[in-house]
Amino acid sequence: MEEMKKGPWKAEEDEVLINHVNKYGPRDWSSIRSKGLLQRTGKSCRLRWVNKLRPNLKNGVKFSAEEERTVIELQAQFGNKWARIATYLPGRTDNDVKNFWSSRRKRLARILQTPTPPPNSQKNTMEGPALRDVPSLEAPKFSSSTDEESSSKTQSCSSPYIENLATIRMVPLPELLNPNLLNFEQNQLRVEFIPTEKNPCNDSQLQLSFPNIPQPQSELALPVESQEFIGRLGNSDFLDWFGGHTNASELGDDAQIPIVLPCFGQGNCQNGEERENGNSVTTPDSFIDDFPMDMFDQLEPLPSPSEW
DNA sequence: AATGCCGTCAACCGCCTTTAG
DNA sequence: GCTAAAGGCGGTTGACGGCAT
Repeated sequence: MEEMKKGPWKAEEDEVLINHVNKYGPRDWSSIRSKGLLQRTGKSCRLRWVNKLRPNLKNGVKFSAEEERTVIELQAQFGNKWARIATYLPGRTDNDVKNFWSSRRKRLARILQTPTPPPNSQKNTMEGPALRDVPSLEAPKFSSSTDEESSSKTQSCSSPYIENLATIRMVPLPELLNPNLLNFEQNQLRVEFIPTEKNPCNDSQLQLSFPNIPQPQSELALPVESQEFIGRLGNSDFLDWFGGHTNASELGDDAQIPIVLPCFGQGNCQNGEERENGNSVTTPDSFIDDFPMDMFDQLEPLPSPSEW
């Protein structure tokens, strides 16, 4: 019995496979082996063709914002039916969609990792009035040390930018971290950090802009949690999370919510690359990407995606 | 420069469905 | 209708490269 070849495909093998498809069409995969053309299983041949050799594939091209949104909406609608979702994305395979989705899930899972905090390790250098009122959310720690290490290392804020972002935890983060919400396009939810001239540290303001809150095209387009989140953007209770001084009725298109940010820790709020033109603009996705990996260590974990 | 971590992607595995005899 | 082979699909793994330390 001959050994089946596994692992990466060589150019010569691809050529044989392409010749076979040109001759017989994308079928009879098993005959490739039975004819002695390749020492690959029929399944392996098919997979290679479908995922890499088929014409018009967008190999090596990142998902566009539009494609991302499509995947998210269709995943909410169909679940993990990657092959079905891929039919809506020309040039994309089910494997592409699957990998894209699992990457996102991994990243989210890492952000939401919640190691059990060791006793007395909660000395909170970020503590401020805003943080105290947040039920079930504990102040983050900003060192990169592990739990074991944290007892012997001083917790510090290496980035003043991050220090000020601490208050962003007032946002109901679990909802913001729902991957279905991480993908608002850049002009749909904007977080701006605006140090004031008088005192760039203590009087810094965070402005949240909602230029165009997206409305799901159907009830199925977004999971209930996402719809609730969007709906809550116009709710005064929700706005109270951001400082309690904003009237929901003031929210229109392109509404901005100023928030006074206490400057926690001892960092200098003026340095940092984000200070171009005095402003820092980011989007939810990149915004979260900029956080240190353990920033959300103390957050309650989200339900698994299957429970959304 | 070495090492470790993380994200991405290609490919395999196992299960389910479809098809042909 | 039954059975085996083939095809399809989703989950998972491992290699690899980039980046931070």
